Amino acid sequence: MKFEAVTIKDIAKALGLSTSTVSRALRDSYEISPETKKRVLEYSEKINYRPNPIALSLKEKRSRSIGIIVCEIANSFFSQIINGIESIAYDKGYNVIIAQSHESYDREVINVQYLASRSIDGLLVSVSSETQDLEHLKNLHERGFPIVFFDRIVDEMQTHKVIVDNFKGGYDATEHLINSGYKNIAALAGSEYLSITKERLGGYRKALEDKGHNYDEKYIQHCLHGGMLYDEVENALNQLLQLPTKPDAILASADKLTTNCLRYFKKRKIKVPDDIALIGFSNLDLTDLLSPSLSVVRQPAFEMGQIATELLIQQIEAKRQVKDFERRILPPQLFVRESTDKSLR
Amino acid sequence: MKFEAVTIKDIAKALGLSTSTVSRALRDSYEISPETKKRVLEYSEKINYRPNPIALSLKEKRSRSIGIIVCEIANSFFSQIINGIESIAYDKGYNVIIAQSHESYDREVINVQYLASRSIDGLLVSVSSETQDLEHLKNLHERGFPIVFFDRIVDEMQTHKVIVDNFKGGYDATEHLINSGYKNIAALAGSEYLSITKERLGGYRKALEDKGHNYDEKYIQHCLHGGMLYDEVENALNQLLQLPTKPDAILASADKLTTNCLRYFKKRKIKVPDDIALIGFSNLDLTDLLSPSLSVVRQPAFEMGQIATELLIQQIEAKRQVKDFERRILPPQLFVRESTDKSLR
DNA sequence: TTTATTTACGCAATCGTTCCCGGTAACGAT
DNA sequence: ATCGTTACCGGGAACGATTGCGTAAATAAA
Repeated sequence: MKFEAVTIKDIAKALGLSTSTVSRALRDSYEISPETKKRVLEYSEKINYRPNPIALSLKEKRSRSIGIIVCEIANSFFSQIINGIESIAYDKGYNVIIAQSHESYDREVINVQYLASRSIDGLLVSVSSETQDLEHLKNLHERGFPIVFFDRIVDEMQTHKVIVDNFKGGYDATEHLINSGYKNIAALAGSEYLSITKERLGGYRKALEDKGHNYDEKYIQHCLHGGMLYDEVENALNQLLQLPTKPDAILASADKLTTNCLRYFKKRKIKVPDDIALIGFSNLDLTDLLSPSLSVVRQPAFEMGQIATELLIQQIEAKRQVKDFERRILPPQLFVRESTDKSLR
Repeated sequence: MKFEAVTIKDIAKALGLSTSTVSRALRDSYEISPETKKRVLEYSEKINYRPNPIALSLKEKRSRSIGIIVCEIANSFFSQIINGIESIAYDKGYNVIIAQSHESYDREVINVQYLASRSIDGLLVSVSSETQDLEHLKNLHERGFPIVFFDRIVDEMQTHKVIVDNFKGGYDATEHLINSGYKNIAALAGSEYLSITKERLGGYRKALEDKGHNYDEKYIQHCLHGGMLYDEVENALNQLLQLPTKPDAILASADKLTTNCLRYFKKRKIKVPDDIALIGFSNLDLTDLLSPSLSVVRQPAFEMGQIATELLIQQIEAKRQVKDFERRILPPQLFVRESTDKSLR
C-alpha cells in the first residue's frame, strides 16, 4: 500500500497554473502576483501540501540528515550524547539516523557503508571497542565527507574531535583513591585500542607516580568489549583478586565495567568499600541509588553531543573544504560517594 | 562542501555506454551481454559506485526508512525496544529514524509532522504522557499511512498494536504484595491518559477486590510526566504518606516512577521494605544492584520492538490496504527481590 | 535469398522540485 | 509608431536511477 501524497503538480493542475509558478508562489518569489500567491497558498493549505523532501534532496544533493554511530544506545552516556546531538540537529533542520555497532568492528563497517551510501550529509562517530583498521572511515574522509569524532576518537584522521579530558578523569579518580588511603589500586579498563582507555590509564599512571606509588601493569586488566559481557569482567576481576598483594581499590574506566564490577562484588559478597573500594567512569543517573552509592567520574555527555553536532553541521554547510580542525576537550567531574568513602556509609 | 559521489552517468561516460545499459548491467539483466556486464561491474567496483538511495526513493515513492516516536531513549525500556526494532528493520533493509517526545504533546505533534512529510514509509508510535488529541496521527492514518502502536496505544485508531498484558502485570504485582502480607497498597501511577496506566491500575484494582481488600482511589496518585520530574513524584508520595492509614506498600507503574520513588525513600531515610515495600514496572538491568534490590514487573521490550516492526513492514509492503489489524499481547514477568521481601535481605 | 527471431543496446519518460530561460502583455517615454 | 521597462507567468532541463519501447545487427528458419 503506497501512501499517495499531494504534489506541486496537483496544485498547478487545480489552479490552472504551471508548476514553476506554483513553486515560486510557495517560495514567495517577487515574480508572482499577490493574487496568484494568495490562491496558491490558500489551496496548498487546504489540501495540506508538504514539499517532498526526497525530491529536494535529489536536487540539492543533500539530505539534511546526519548519521550517528555509537556502540549502544542502551547506555546512559550515549543516550545522553544522542539527546545533545538531537537538540542541535532538530534546531538546524537535520534528521538524525542512529546506528549501533554493539562494539563489533564488522557491524561498524556495515553501518558506515550503509549510512554513507549518500543518504546522509555527515557522520558523528564513536568507534567500537574492536576497531583498529580505519579504512572504512578514511575512505569517506578522503573524498571530503564530513566526519566528526566524539568520545572514542582516532589519531590517524584529521577531523573535528570532541572528547572529555580523560587523562584528568583518570588522574582525579586515582588521586582521590590515594588521598583516601588506598594503597593498591587496580585498573579495570576497556579495550586497549580505544583512545579513552589509553588516556584514562595515562592519568591513572601519572597520579600513581606523582604520589609515589608504584605502577605495576599486573594491576591493569583489559576487557575488549568494554564490560558488555559479564564474563569478561568476571575473568578480569578474578585475575586481579589472585594477585599476591590484593588490590584494595579499583578504578573502572567505563560504564558497564563499573556496574558489572559491582555485580561481581555483590555476588561474592565482597563488601564495598570495606573489602575493596570502587570508582568508575559512569553517566548513569542512578549511581546514587546503588548499593553502595557509586563514586564516579561523570562526563558532560549532553554538551559533548551538542558541540560535536555543531561542528559537523558547520562543516557540512561550509562553502569550501574545511582544513582547520578543532579538538574540543571538556572537563570531567568527580563525584565522591560511598563506594570509595567509608565515612559516608 | 558538498560530497560529490559517483553516479551511473560517470560509469556510462567512462565506458561509452548509455545509462540504461549500465543500470541493467548492474541489475544483471538478461538483455546485457556478459562482456558488457563484466566491464560495468569491474569499473563500478573500481570506482566504488553505490546507487543513490534518494534517487531510488523518488522513483519508487518509498524511502525504506521508518520513523519511531518514543518519549525518551534514555530509558531502558525504550532503548531495548529500539534495539528490537533495529534488529528487524536492518535485516529487511530499512533505516530507522528516532524522534523523542520527551513526554510533550507539542513535540510529539511536531515530530510526527516532521517525520511524516514523506521521508518515511511508516511509523512506530508510543504516545506521550500528555497526548489526548490524536488528530496528528488520525490524519495520516486515514490517508493510508502505515502506523503501528506499541506499549502506549490508543483505542480510537484501528491499527496494529503491540502491548504487554499490563492488566496481568498490575494484577501479579499487587497479588504478590498481598500474599506477602501487605495491607495498604498504594499505586503510584503515570498519566491518566495513557492506556498502560489504565490497564495496570485495572489489574491492581482487580487483585485487591479478588483478595478482599478494599479499593480506595485516595491510594492512587498520578504523575502526568510519568516520573520524569522528581518533583511530581515527591508531591505524589507526600500525598500518599499523609493519608490517615499510611500505605505499607507501593506499586509504581513506570520506570522513572519506580526509581524516583526509591530516591525519595532514600532521601528521607525511609527503609524499604521495612517501613514500606516497593514494586515497580521497570526494565532497568541494574535493579539487582540497587539498594534494596528492586522487585519489578519486567516487559519483553526487545520482542515488542521486533513484533511491532514486523507488523509495520508487513503493512508497508502489502499489496493492498490492510484491513485486519492485529493486537499482540506479550506476557510480563514478575521478579521478586528485596524491596518487597524482607526475608531476602 | 528472404523472412523471422533473437541479442544487445539506446531513447525518452518518470518520480517532485527548482531555476534558467525565455515570452507576452501593458504601459509610459520618445 | 516604436522602443524600453516592468510585471507575470510557462517551458523545459536538471538531479540519479529505472524501465517500456524501439531498433539495428546478428543469427536462425523458411
